[in-house]
Amino acid sequence: MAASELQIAQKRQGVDVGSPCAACSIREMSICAALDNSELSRMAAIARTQSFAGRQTIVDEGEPADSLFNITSGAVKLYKLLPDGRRQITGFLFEGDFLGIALNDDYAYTAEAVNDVTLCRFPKARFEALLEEFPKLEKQLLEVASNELAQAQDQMLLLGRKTAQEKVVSFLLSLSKRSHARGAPASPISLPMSRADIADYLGLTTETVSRTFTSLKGSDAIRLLAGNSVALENFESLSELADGI
Amino acid sequence: MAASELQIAQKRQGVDVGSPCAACSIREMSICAALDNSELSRMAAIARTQSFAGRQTIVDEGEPADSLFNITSGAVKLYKLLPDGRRQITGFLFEGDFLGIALNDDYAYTAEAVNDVTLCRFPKARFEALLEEFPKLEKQLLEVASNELAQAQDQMLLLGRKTAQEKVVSFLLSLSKRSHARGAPASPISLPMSRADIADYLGLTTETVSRTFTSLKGSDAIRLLAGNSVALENFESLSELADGI
DNA sequence: CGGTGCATTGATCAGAATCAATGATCGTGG
DNA sequence: CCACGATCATTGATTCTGATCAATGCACCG
Repeated sequence: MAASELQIAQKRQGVDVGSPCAACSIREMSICAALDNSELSRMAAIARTQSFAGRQTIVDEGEPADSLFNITSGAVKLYKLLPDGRRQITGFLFEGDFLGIALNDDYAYTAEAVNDVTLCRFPKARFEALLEEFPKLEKQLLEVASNELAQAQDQMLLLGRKTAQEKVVSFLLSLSKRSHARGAPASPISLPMSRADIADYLGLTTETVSRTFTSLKGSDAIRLLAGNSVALENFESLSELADGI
Repeated sequence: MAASELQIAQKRQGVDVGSPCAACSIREMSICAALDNSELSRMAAIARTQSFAGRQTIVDEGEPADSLFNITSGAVKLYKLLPDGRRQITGFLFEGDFLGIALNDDYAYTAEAVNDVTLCRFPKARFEALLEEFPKLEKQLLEVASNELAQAQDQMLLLGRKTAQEKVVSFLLSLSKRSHARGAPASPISLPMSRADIADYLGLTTETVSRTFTSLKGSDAIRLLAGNSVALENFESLSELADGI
């Protein structure tokens, strides 16, 4: 294998960094929370920890779905493409989030690391065997799927019926909520993704996202901080902005 | 209870028409396909058949989710509202489709009959008890949830990145595909829903939907038939139109 | 210090929304 | 049986939000 091919293979596969599961920092906020210690060790046995640098592809739309993942740190974007390159980001994943619910034969989307990512990879076949063994896990997965569906419906409402400002504010509030749920502050929140990513998530252009940030800044609804952070100033009024009240 | 109140209650609840399950025409294309005869009779024991006239509400967004449903005939629309009345239809259900995957505490959307609908109602608690008993059923449900998620992601791509024409054509093709999967012809297909419903599903206005139909008719891509039917003329070229090729 | 990539700002354009009117279909009651 | 009203679909004229095209600003890194 030539050096460049090796590089490409590494880029695709990420770097294997072992398989510890005992001291996992996100255990309690992931699907693993459903498992007791002995069950967890069974999970650990099939898991493999990997890390990806920003912009590396984790899975490709259309490829056979042979693995499932738990994000342990960093941010991941999921997207679908149209033939001419138009892109729709269908979701962002952060630590504790599960990737690969859509257990269809092929991945329905591409998953790409936004920044440096570590994750836990489970081979699909062995994961499904564990599902048979641990009904609790299957129940948990159904719960996750159910939540993702509800989230997807919210996103449809956003994409189909909200204005640019409502979209951006809704996005910030949802990130804030998820940040809070992970034990991080609800404000300020970090925005590891680019303006282009935000645009492709909200069905806008980068220019419109940027202008909307500027306008929100002007009305003191948010403050842009160093290090891609945003402070949300008043949750109540932001919530009203998000729904067009 | 006053007469009007009774009417309202009936409007909400639909008409109870018994609970047969043996001769169910959609058994093979619903979640019930996962069950053998004895299991099916357990399902039948908790099921209750109801019928709804068009425009009747089946479940209300925000209400406690105490039932799950299988549509046995007719069409149902699911939608979410913004405070000012903007509406996003998140999906249409037809015979064989399952309603209520989002097993969260409250319904995430309103479900309303498009035309006359009959369905099978399962009380949530008893349904969940059956899930414990029949892992096959839970597996099937996870499968359905997985498919719905994939569909939701396609819809996000549509809402966020497709043009009006691409949206309408994608919609027609997806109805055609589902019609075919139910054993009905792929063309012509029936459109039981109004232009306003289609618009609220595609993130457009009724006017734009109507103009797009007219334009597609003009380019001989479709034909509008009597009885709210549409003939799709050339699947290959329509598929290209749907993705902007 | 210069270059590269990303964000912001500005000017103009276009696709779909909005506003408005007409047409078709259907159910109802005279 | 037909006329009427109601509802929905279509068509037209105009507006507007967000896209596109274009330039500048900013930060990070070699």
